[in-house]
Amino acid sequence: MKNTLKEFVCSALNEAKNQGHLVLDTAPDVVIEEPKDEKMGDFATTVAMTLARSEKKNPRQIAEYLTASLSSRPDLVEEVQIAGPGFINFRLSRDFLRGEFRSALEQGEHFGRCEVGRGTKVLVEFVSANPTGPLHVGHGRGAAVGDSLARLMQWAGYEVSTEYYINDVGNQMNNLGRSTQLRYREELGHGGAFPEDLYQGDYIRDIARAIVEKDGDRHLGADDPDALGFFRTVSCDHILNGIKEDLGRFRVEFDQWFSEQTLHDSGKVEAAIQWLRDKGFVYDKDGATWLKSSAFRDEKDRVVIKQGGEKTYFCADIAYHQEKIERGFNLILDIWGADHHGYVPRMEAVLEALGHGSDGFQVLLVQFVTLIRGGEKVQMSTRSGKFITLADVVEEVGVDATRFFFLMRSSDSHLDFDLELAKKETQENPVYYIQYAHARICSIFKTAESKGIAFPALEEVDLGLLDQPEDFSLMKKVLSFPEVVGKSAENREVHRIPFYLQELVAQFHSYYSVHRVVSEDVPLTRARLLLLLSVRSVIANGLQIMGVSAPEKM
RNA sequence: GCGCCUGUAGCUCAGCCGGAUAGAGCAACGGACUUCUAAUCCGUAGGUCGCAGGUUCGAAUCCUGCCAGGCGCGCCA
Repeated sequence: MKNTLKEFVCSALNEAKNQGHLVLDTAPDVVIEEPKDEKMGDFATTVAMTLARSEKKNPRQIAEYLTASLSSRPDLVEEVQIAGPGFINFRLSRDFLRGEFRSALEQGEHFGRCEVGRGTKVLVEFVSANPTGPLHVGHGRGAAVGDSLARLMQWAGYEVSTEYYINDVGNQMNNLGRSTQLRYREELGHGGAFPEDLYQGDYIRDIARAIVEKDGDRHLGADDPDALGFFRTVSCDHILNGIKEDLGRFRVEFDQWFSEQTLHDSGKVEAAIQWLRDKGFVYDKDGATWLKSSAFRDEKDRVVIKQGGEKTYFCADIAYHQEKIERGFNLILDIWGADHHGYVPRMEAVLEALGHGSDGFQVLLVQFVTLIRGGEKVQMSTRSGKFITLADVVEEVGVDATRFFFLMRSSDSHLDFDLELAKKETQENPVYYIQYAHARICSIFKTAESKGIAFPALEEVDLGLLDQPEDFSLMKKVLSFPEVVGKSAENREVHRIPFYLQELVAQFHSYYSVHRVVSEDVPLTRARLLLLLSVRSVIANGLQIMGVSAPEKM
């Protein structure tokens, strides 16, 4: 709809140019927006003001040049007005609006999908928490954002894959194995000192207990060189299964789980470094091997192989991202906790060195979550093993509210998560406001059915009966959904979806209080049922993008 | 010390590739249920857009400098 209008404005600009009113040496970017107040019109363009400088003319004067041709299509634009400093306001023809609405209905379930991502194959990597303990709340936000962004981008036409990178290599894994081993020995009465730098959480004891139950004291041989490997593997698997379970319950599924270990096993880590060495991006110094990341705006070079030959985490990450490129993704999208932002420049350097520069790689940082209970921040410390897990929160407030709360703020805004608010089933809680609208519409449909008004097919409905201001407002709001999807996806801003839904639903609730849908007037009832059908399906689709359920009854 | 994010109504936040009287939700206050779900609706009140400069016809938005909070600055992951 906006595009139609945009083309219309462009043609008016051309006409003004042909008539010698405008110079237009560069094609202007025509912005179509919605006026603050609906009374001013359905849409507006700022193009006259944008052009003022280059044309060296008064914006209102420029607008004057355009209005004549903008008035030439009453079937499209019913009324054109110049307002304020040089806005051109449009009132669309009611029939045109209804026509757009009709074609939206024809798209049925697909309405809202768009093509802005067409041809882009994207890999969204998110969560990727180390398998050394259960997911905490911060991971939860990353999970919700990543999963919903993936869904959103699919809606916007991107070809999306999702992936969880498992850091199952390195010192932390040894520490994990050792932690379990010590707890295992404790269980069997061979307790000793438990070093502070090992994992303190109770979940380690659970794993140890499980091993005792299954294998008894078979792994007690302390000098057994295989023992640590055993404890490492079992712990990792156990924790990873827990993570998968937690995510599954949180409605987050990954297309692939990618193990760091496999990169080492297949020689891809070696190969990646060799490749970069051949290109001159890797060199040896002080007995270590370095990536020349400073050549790409990183503040200094980074070690990839330490003195002594051990590879850094970064080293494997290089190979991992080369792997991603080889799999043919033209957009590599990593979602990281904000605490990793210092890591961004070196990773950008890697991708650039690998020839997959700025357009092909993007990191989305997700800021921290602060839990609030009783108006107070909930203190957490990983050290003491005292922290609130994602599973705890989901258990306490439910998946819908948890996901909604994680998604309703911009990712680069710190999030205050009020546990008590999220649990409340009152108007203070924004989740229910949206879900309630969905349920309400379902209920209206049931009423219609019970009164013998069969759900109408599009062909047998006269949309011309939708002629009230509220009808048009609602139609316009519904019609803007595909654009919201496209913009949110392009900007990787999932939070626009709940904001949009909130606005849509507010209009619906308001409509509900003004217009009775199911009435004696059957043709009108049918038209309104179709209007609500579109609203309901947009709500359902929006919630589906968020991974929040759309209940039929509340 | 350097870098990134944030600072907008009592609270939580949108708006930030410059544009119309700065918006929403909640909280506060006043109204609306014999009606398709009142988990709703209608209305009122509430703001030096952190501070100070600059660019511009026009700045919450762009630039510079401060201030405050958060997070980073490893041959950790």
